[in-house]
Amino acid sequence: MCAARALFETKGYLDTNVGDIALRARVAHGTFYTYFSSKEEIFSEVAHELTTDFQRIAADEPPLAPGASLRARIERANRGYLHAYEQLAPMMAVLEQVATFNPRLAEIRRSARRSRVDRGTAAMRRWRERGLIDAAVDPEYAASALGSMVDRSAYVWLVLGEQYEFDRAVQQLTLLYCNALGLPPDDDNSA
Amino acid sequence: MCAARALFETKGYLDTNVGDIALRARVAHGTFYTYFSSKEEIFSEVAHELTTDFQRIAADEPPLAPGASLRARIERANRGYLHAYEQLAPMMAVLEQVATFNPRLAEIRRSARRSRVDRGTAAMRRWRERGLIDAAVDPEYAASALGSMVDRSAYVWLVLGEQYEFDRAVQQLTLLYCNALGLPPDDDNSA
Amino acid sequence: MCAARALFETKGYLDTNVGDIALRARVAHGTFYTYFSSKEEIFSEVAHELTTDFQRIAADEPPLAPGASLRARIERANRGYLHAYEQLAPMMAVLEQVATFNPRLAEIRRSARRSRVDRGTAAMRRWRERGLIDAAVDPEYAASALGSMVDRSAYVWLVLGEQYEFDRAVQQLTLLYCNALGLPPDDDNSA
Amino acid sequence: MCAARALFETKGYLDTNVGDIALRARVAHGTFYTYFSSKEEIFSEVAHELTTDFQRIAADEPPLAPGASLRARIERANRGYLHAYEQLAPMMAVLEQVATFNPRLAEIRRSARRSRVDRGTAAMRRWRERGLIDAAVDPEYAASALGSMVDRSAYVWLVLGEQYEFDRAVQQLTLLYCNALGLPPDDDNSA
DNA sequence: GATGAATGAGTATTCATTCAT
DNA sequence: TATGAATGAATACTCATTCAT
Repeated sequence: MCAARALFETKGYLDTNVGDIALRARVAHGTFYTYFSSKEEIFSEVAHELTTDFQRIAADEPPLAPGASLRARIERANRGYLHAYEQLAPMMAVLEQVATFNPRLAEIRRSARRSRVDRGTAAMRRWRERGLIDAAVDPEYAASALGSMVDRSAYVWLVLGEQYEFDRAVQQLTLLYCNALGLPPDDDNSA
Repeated sequence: MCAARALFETKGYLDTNVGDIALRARVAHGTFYTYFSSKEEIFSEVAHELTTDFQRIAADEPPLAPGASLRARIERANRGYLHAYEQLAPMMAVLEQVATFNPRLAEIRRSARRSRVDRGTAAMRRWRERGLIDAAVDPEYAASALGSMVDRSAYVWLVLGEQYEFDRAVQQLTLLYCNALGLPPDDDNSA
Repeated sequence: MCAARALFETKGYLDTNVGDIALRARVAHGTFYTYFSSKEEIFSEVAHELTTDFQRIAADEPPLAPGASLRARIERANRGYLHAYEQLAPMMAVLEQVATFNPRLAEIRRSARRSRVDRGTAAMRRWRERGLIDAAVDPEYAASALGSMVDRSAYVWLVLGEQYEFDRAVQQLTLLYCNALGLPPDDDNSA
Repeated sequence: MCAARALFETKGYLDTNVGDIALRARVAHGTFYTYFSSKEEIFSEVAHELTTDFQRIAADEPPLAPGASLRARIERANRGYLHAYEQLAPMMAVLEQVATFNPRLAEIRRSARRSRVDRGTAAMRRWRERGLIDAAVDPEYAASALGSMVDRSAYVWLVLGEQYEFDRAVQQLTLLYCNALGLPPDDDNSA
C-alpha cells in the first residue's frame, strides 16, 4: 500500500498501473491480487488511510488555553486543516481527481465533507442560539459555504500552487470566517 | 464541436471517445481529424467556449439601479455566477475533471480563475482605500478565498447535488461575503 | 473468418486466441475488432456458416428415382448426413466442445438439432398414419432417439476416430433405422 | 475429492479452480498438491469414480426372472443405463465437456464406451449365431450405433434437458433397439 | 504433512491516431 | 475534404503451481 500510495501521489490514479505498483513493491505482478482485489480497492484503502491521517494531523494542533475565545478556536481549526492539507496535498489532489470519475470513490470524499459540514452546522446552531453570531446567518449554508472556502483555498494553494504564505493564510481565512459569521472583533466567550 | 460538447457533458472526458463524437456529428471517424488534431484539442475548444458562455451568462443579470449599494453589486455578481454555473454545470463538472489530470487543460480553468480573482483583488483594493471594508482584510487573500467560497459552493450544490435553494443560496453567499469583508450592514455607497 | 475457422478446427475454441487469428489473417491485433466484437461472436458466425454448409452438403446427394422407397430415402438422408459430417468433422467437434460450456453458443447446436428432430417427428407421424411403420413406435421418441443414433455415430466415427467404413456405415445405419421403425424389409411406397 | 466432485458438478471443469476445491475441503490452498499433482489428476480420479458408480448403479436393477426374454434383458440394460445417467447426469455432463478438449481425460470416456460396445458386439454375435436377430445386422456397427443411440439420448434428455418421461423413454428405446436388431416381437429365449 | 504467500505466464479488449484511396 | 479500414500500444485480472516455513 505504501508503494501504491507513492505512485498515486506522483502519477495520479489514471497513470498508475497495477504492474508498476507490484514492481515498486518488489513482488510479482500477480502478487498484487493476493492483497487487493482490484486497483479500485487499493485506492479505496489508501484513500481511507488518507482521511484518517488527515483527521489525526488536523487535530494535532497545540491545545488552546482553557477559556480560549471562539475566534481562537476557529483559527486553531483552520490552522489544523491547512497543516493537514499541506502534508497530504499530493494524495488530496488524487482523491479529488478520482472523485470526478468514480462514483464509488467519490463517496469517500463526500462523506468526509458531509461530516465536517454537519459538525460545522451543529456548532453554528449553538453559537446562534447563544447570540454569538449574526442571526441572519443560516447555519447550514454558512457551514457549507465557509467549509467550501477553507477547503477550496487549501486546494488552490497547496495543489494548484497559487502563491500563499502559511501563517498569513490561516490568519486571513480566520478573519474572513469570523467576520462572515458576524463574530465580534475580539471576544472572550467560549462556546 | 456541438456533438463533442453534448457527449462530454453526459459521459465525461474519459468515457467520450473520438469515434462517438464522429458518429454523433454524422461524419466518418477519420473526418474528425480534418477539423481537430486530437481529442485534447477539441476539448480545449469546447472549454474555451464554455468560459466565454460562462462570462456572458454571468454578466447577463438585470442591471442595477444607478448608485446601487456595494452589497447589491456583490449580490448581483454572486447571482450571476450561480446562474451561469446552474446552466453550465455538466460541462463545468467535466472541466473540473479534466483539470485534475491534464495540465494543459488545467491551464484554461486556472486562467479563468486567475482573472476573476485579479478583478476581485483590484476591487477590494479600491474598497479598502476608500475605507469601505475592514482594513485587516488582505485584498489578495480575500479575493482568492471568497472566490473559492462561491466557486466551490456552486460545485458542491450544482455538480455534487448537495441540497440548496437558489435565492437563499445567493442571499447567504452574499451575506457571508459582505460580512467577511466587514461591509457595514446597509450602505448606499457606490464604488 | 477463414483464418479463425482454420484455427478453431486445429486448436479448438479454448486454445485459439484472438492474437493468433489476427496473426494468421495478417492484420494487426486490434484490426480483429474492426470486424468482430469478440471471440465469441466470430465463433458464432463460423458456427452459423457451419450449419449452413452442413445443410447444403447433406442435401447435395444424387436425387432419388421418382417413387423411390422410403428405405431409399432414409438411406439417402443418412448418407447425406454422414457426408456432411465427414467434410466438416473438425468444426463439428469444436461446436460440440463449445456447446458444453457456452450456453449462448450451445443454442446454435440445440436449434439445429431441434429442427432436424422436428422434421423427423413430422415425417414419422405421416408414416405412422399411413400404417407404414410399427404402430407401437412413438414418433417423438423415435425421431429423437434415431436422430441421436445417427448424430452420435457420426461423432464417434469422424471425430473420435473409431474405425468404420463409409458405405457399410450408411447401410447399417439405414438398416437399423428402418428396422427400428418396423419398416417392411423391402417396400416400394413413397411418403 | 468429494469437494472437487461437488464443484465440478455445479460449475463444470473450466470454472472450478483449485483454490475453490481447497476452500471447500477446508484445507489450505497448497495442501491440495499434497494429495493431487494437478487439477487434471483430481478430475481423472473423480471421473474414474464416476464410471465405477455408473456401472454399479446401472447393474443395480431388479433381477430378471430366470429364463427372461432377450427383450426383457435389453430393457433391463436400458433402464439401468438411464437410471445411472439420471443419478449422475451433472458429472456425466462435465466428463463430456472435458473429453472435448483434454485427450488424456477423453481416454476415460473412450474406454468406458469401448468396453460397453465390445460387450454389445459380443452379445450380438452370439444372438446372431443363434439366429435370434436379423442376419443382415452387423454386430460391430449395431453395437456401436445402438450404444450411441442410448448414450446420446440420455445426454439429450438428462443433460440438455429435452422433455421426456422416464418409463416411456425406456420402453421406446427398447422397442427401437429390439426392432433394429430384428428381434421377433415377443420371444421367450434367453441368450 | 500442512500452510498460504508468492509466482508469472497468459489474454481479451479499447481507442486515439494514421493514411491510402 | 472525406472516408473508414488498419494500427498497435497499453493494461487489469486469473489461476495452476511452487516452496520456504
